Amino acid sequence: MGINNLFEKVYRVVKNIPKGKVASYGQIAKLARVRGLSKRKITPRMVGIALHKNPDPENIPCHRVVNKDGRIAENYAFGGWKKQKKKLLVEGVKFIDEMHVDLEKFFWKPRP
DNA sequence: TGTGTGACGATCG
DNA sequence: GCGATCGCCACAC
Repeated sequence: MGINNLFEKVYRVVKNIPKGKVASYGQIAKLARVRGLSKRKITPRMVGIALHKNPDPENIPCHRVVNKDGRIAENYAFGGWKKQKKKLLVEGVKFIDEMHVDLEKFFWKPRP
């Protein structure tokens, strides 16, 4: 675990996503930016990369992160998109089609 | 050391 | 409306 690692900030935010909710890459990027107060910018792209290299899937629920349209990740690093979908379904997250979660109902709205 | 390549997203022509 | 392009940074080569 690094100290100044941008990835760490991402992981910290992702850990806060409650069970049964999903967040977007862009949303995580913003939250990590505020929390980090870093001069470096965390972009949604960075978030995706960070989660792809998730060192601790047990404690970092990266399956709860989808893109802005609610689409799950084709290249989900721990078994592919079907695995990600399964994990979400088990938590009660509903899908509107094969690869899109119902953002209307399950999008995480963090408290201010 | 330089270059290419990413679980993305906003913008531009 | 869609593809190209860019921003951003870590990492493999």
